[in-house]
Amino acid sequence: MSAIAPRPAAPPAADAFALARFFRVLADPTRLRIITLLGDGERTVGEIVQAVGGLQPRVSAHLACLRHCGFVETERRGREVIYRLSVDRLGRLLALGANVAAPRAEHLATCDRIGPDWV
Amino acid sequence: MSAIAPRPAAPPAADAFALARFFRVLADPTRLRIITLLGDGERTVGEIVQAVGGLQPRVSAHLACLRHCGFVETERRGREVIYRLSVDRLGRLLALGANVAAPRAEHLATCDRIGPDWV
DNA sequence: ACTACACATCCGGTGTCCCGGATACGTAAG
DNA sequence: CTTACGTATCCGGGACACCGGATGTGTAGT
Repeated sequence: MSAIAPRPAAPPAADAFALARFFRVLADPTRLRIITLLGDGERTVGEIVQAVGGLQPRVSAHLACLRHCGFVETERRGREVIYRLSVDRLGRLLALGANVAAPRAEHLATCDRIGPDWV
Repeated sequence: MSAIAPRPAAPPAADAFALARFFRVLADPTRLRIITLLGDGERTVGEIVQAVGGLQPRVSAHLACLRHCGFVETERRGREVIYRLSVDRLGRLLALGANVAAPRAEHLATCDRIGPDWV
């Protein structure tokens, strides 16, 4: 078997799809705020709902999404459920992303459309 | 001026929105492949089209999106246009993302739906 | 057993984004 | 000036994901 290809000049399609899915999970303000909040320590659902300021069912659905994708893990404690980050590198990734996005934050915030046909 | 806030426990809404936009740009397989390809060196539009394998107008629109968001920069050379990355940290970010997403790649690839209501 | 609380799931509606195809712009060659 | 080539923009169409509101599940108190 050949070793790892030294120059991935040909972009792999399947890997790009999975990685796009990964970034898609991060491409939501509510989920980003949840991740940032959990980066500060574990919280209950009620605290998360109060922190992000949305409706409880919607926040719960976002939490289920994050849990399903393996970003967070849960622990039932009485009648409350504790959420905590299951990936420590996530904080590093968000910080790096914020650092890279910082010079373009103003432009990105005013950009209503993202896709190829935003004009 | 006060120093940087030590603990951003309260998640900022506007910043989360901009950062979500930033990750949204990365949440597309075609754009990811373009960025990966450009990470290997500058290319013309024709080469990018041939590498990612899509139709030319669509690839060109994705390139315009990346250019509009400040990820890449262009240089006209004769009747060809050269695209190159304008952010060097982007490669580092993609590598870190791929590293974090690697253990969940199989799961993310089979996950058709991303959002809160994927069930 | 019944009420109260915390959390999760289901439902219809709507906006945004991606796509394929056709067309317009700009530059170089004949 | 006309042709050929490379690149960018325009036009519906369709799918995915976010939302608000209502309902279901499970646990702790009385």
